[in-house]
Amino acid sequence: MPELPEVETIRRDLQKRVLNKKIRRVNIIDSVILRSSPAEFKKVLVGATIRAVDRRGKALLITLNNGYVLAVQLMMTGQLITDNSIDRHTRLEIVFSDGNVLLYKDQRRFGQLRVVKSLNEFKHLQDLGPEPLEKDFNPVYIAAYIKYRKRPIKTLLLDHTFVAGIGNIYACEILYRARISPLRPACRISKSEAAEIHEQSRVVLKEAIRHRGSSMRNYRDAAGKKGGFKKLIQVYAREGEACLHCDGPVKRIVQAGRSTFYCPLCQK
DNA sequence: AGGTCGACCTGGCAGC
DNA sequence: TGCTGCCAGGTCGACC
Repeated sequence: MPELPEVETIRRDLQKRVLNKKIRRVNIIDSVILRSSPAEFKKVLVGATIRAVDRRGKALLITLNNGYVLAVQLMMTGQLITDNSIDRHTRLEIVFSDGNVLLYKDQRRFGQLRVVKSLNEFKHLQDLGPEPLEKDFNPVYIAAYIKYRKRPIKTLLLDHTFVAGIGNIYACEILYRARISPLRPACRISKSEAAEIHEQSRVVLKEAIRHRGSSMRNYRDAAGKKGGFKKLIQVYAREGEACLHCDGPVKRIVQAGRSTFYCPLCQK
């Protein structure tokens, strides 16, 4: 489900809604989503106060006053909703001492929640590359990384060891706006094109955050509302429709088992 | 080191 | 109406 802009939107919402709240009760409805034992999970959360809500890549990191961190990966269909709209997809209910509620919903149950004493225990984080909107993701880094790599640039953008947080929608959008074919071997991308990938990554992700994320299918912000970026998507899921630049048909191909949408005429 | 694939799951939708 | 097959925003591990 959510990529960086969606997770960042949820993070900002949660910061407004649950910061400094004390957890009174935890109701584990479906323990499949837990990567800590239910007993430890409850023991760590109940009585703790939320001190910070951070994000790394697509992972939410909720720091507690007891030193533990609640790490949440929403995967494809996870949602964190700050109301009490419990339904059949609700897997976890957190009740605060002021009576407010935070729900974890997940249609497909791919999401993962864990409590860790140190972020080193969360291996996923150790493997992550730079944040795409931070300084260490820059044209020099990109050019050096891709220099000897033959894999298609699209699959590289999806590789979180190269850059964190970019998923299938935004990888397609970035390459479309940079006018670079998703099939191009990374090592055949020039320095100026690497700079363009960097620039368009910033443009697309910032724009998406400004519009509170995309609304494909299941994405909801913490208030349960859809994002507004969908109408700004230029190429994703537009197979057969006219390219906004040349009017030619948008093509769908499969790379590494994932759909890629692009314009074969505009993207070289 | 790259790559592909299947697994993890549920549900919406198109086509017959 | 109901069946089948395909598709879906992520990540990991097995395998070549």
